[in-house]
Amino acid sequence: MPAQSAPRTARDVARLELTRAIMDSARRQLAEVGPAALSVRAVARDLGMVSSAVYRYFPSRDALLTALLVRAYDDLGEAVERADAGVRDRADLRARWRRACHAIRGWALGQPHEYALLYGSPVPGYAAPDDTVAAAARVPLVLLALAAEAHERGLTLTTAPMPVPRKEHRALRGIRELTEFTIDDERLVRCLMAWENVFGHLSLELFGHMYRGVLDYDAHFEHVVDRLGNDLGLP
Amino acid sequence: MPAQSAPRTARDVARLELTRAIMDSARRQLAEVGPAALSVRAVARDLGMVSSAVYRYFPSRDALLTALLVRAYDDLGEAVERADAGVRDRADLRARWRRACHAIRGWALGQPHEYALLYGSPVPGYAAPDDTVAAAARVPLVLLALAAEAHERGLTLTTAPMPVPRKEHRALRGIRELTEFTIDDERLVRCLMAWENVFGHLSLELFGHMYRGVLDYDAHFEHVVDRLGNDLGLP
DNA sequence: TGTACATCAGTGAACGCGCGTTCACTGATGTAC
DNA sequence: TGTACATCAGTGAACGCGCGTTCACTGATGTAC
Repeated sequence: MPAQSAPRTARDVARLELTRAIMDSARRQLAEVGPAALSVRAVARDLGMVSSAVYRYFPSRDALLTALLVRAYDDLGEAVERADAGVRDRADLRARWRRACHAIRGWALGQPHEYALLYGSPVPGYAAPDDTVAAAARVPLVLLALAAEAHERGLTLTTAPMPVPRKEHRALRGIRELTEFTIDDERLVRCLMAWENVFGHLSLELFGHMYRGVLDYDAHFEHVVDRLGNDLGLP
Repeated sequence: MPAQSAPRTARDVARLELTRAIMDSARRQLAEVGPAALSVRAVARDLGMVSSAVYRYFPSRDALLTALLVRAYDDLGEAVERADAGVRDRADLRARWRRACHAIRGWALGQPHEYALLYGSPVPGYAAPDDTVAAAARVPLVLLALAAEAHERGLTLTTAPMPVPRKEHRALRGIRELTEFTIDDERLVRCLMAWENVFGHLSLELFGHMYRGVLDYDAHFEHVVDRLGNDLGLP
């Protein structure tokens, strides 16, 4: 796992550069053959080095996969955070919501194989270590923050709330404990459903299930995001 | 591709049986190693036969994969259709909706690897032939039929409709052309979103993204289905 | 009902390929005095 | 500033493994007369 701080010597610089080159090549390979077939030897071939040399940088194939996973989560998380942060008027929750959602989709369309790595089938025989959870949480946190901010600003929902059963209330305690947000159950549930809807849309779209049914994915996604924004009571 | 009609001779019976045995073994293997690593040799080993013998039944590994895919789609489709059909009172659209949705999830939890095969990442280097589309359409058709029936019965939506932009209207023509349903845009969009939400929930749940956030998946799914039923205006 | 021929399931060996990982090695780069 | 030693990147061979697919073959099952 590459995690040095300040590259001092020429060796360190070279190491950092090659580590990046390996990950870039692995990413490219991922796009062609999928994560299950990601091969240390192919990466080495691609870089013109001998396969055993890669082991100076990553102790195993799985470690390389983990690094790719974390990097992809961080890439996506950063893209979404920046999209949100790019809206000047912080009170314009609707714009922030729209930008965030479109950033998710933009990233997914830009690197569909990395999207599949993160949100598609788990790689068999590979268990993601805890290193990944912080990076994975970034996107949901952005969406949640928007819903919580709507709550804190005292905005009213435009559609009638529906009672949240006790069981569901208890189920949501996980989110409450993992985050610091102040938010009512109604909004929390709607936010969760919006999250599910957005990623459901993306998975169905990218994995080919909307083919021939929905003829304009851009238009449909945009409309869906608008409806979800309404539902969340964002002005 | 096994598709004989009436097994007459002992040979035919044996062939049918072995074809099934091969697919069963392949299914089991799928659950362990994932679709990308599905291996003809391993299947043969499992059945105590020589690897080349499998080629008497399936012309290639991809053909075997396709057969598994179609069978899984049909399995799921049948489960959902039966759940819907099991509701005596056909006018009880809410019950039918609930049953159908829970049938989807029940099937997915029962064979998570087949769910991943259908709705997870596409298998790299494998293109699903057209054989699969009819089978794949069965679930969406059940959900659509419910929304269309609500429309035909003249049921009113309890939440205010939102204008459907022209672009989105045109995007939806694909669905209208593929199906025979009479349904308004508003309901169609809501139904699509419900479909996205249900499969988004399942993918996020089964692929581990709700871990530690939502503490009771059953309760959450149930609540989500109820809300979606409300949204669709099912009585 | 019996025989001759055709069909087909399953065998076993082979082709050519790729994989992850280990290990003793060489030579270049970095460090301490 | 120069030297001696330690660190580490990259090499090349090897281990042991599994894969999809082809092919000539054998023996059993099915069919037509």
